[in-house]
Amino acid sequence: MLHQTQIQTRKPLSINPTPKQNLDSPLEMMGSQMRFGRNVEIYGEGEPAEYLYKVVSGAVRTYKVLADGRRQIGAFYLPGDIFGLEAGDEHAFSAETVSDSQVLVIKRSAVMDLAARDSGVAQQLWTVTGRELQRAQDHVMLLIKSAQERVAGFLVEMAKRAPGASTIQLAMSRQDIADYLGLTIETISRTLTQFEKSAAIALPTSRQIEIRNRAALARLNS
Amino acid sequence: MLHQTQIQTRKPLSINPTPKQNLDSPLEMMGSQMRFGRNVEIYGEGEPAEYLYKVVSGAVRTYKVLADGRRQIGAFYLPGDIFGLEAGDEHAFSAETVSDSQVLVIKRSAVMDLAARDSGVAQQLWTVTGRELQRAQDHVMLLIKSAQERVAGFLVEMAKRAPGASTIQLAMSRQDIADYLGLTIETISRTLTQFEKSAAIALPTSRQIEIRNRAALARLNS
DNA sequence: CGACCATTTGATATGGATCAAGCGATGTGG
DNA sequence: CCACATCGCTTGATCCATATCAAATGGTCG
Repeated sequence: MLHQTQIQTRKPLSINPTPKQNLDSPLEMMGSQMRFGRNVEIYGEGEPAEYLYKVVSGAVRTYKVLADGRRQIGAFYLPGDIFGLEAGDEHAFSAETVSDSQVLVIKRSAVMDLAARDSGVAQQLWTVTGRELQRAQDHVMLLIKSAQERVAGFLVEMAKRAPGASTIQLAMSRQDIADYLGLTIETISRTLTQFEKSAAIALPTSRQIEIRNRAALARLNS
Repeated sequence: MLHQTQIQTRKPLSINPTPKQNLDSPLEMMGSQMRFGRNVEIYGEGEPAEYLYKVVSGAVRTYKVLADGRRQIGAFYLPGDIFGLEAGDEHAFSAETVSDSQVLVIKRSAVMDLAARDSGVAQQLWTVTGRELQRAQDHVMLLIKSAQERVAGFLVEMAKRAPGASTIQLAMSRQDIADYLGLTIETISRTLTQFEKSAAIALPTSRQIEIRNRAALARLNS
């Protein structure tokens, strides 16, 4: 289920001169860059974690599907983010692109070998997993809140991760957001229009969200 | 609306230099054992993570309290479990005992020094964080489910962690379970009696739960 | 232009929260 | 040793946030 999948070459990439996670330098050297189309699987849950990945452009989601078909999205990964790094040797989630994406693919065994010799690299691996843990813990804290609070929390999170821009560009659909927040698309939509009516945000298009009153959103983020 | 969680200052009942314990790691050698009473804080959220801990006996919960007083329990730690190990240098949650407990307290700096020299130790640290990550991810998967599924999932989890015994001994109150599952005590109680009526479990006492029909519970765990 | 898909909006249903009361076990002071 | 208070838990009645079902709108691409 690996990367035989990449499709067309689309726009010439302007490589994001991504601010680093120190793991960068060694990793950049060990990986090769691949291009994936939209909604393309990168790996599946339970597969051996032979590679780890870094988003260069686009966006990636990880998810699980329950027996009855409900899908839970574990995280969204944006340019600069590392995903697919497992402490065990199987992928805990499936991963697929949200939009056309370029991804740096790095052989896990190479990184592990390096880490065994270089305690600095080992510590960086640990740090990446630690960040992932924090993300999951924050996710737990989101999921116990009301719909308003979840959506507000999501917006604040996305705003934080998007570089300075006052308008958030959403790579993902309402369904993706719903599956991340444990809500339905209808609730996402209604909550956003409610925020718009209360002037906390503006919605130039359905995928662009301008934060007008961050304090109001943060206040919901109790 | 909340549990009036009594905040107490740390009051270790005794401190002993650690004599014994298994080959689990050199960690056992570096710690000292402490005894805590019930509902006693071990560390607070945001405090520098100077120590990490291993439960010897009893039970520990980690949690956060939101601005409005809602408490979310991040995890329960039972004998053998390590907690308080952070990849960063602050505790992300607060920790307190659920019941009288003995805890092995290990100086973080000592472990870190060792890890810097011994890649095996470094990998163990990483593995512990990886397990914690998995636990948090499982928690996320629980929180999107129905009340029945959450309670069933909790019971199955506790059954798995408790050594062989057919009857689960719960260290924690209904309020603790509720705050772990993002439900109310009333819902926990009602759901348990419902399971009892449907013969999936028996409730000899409120803190003892016998699993009668694991398949029925697992089925809910869709 | 027309078909398709994502999103919004509306009407109704429902699972779990909330409010409230009762009950059993445990502990305390008289 | 009992009477009473307290605490944790259960049970009942009602309410409300969000899901569900349904339809309209809008945007994109052939």
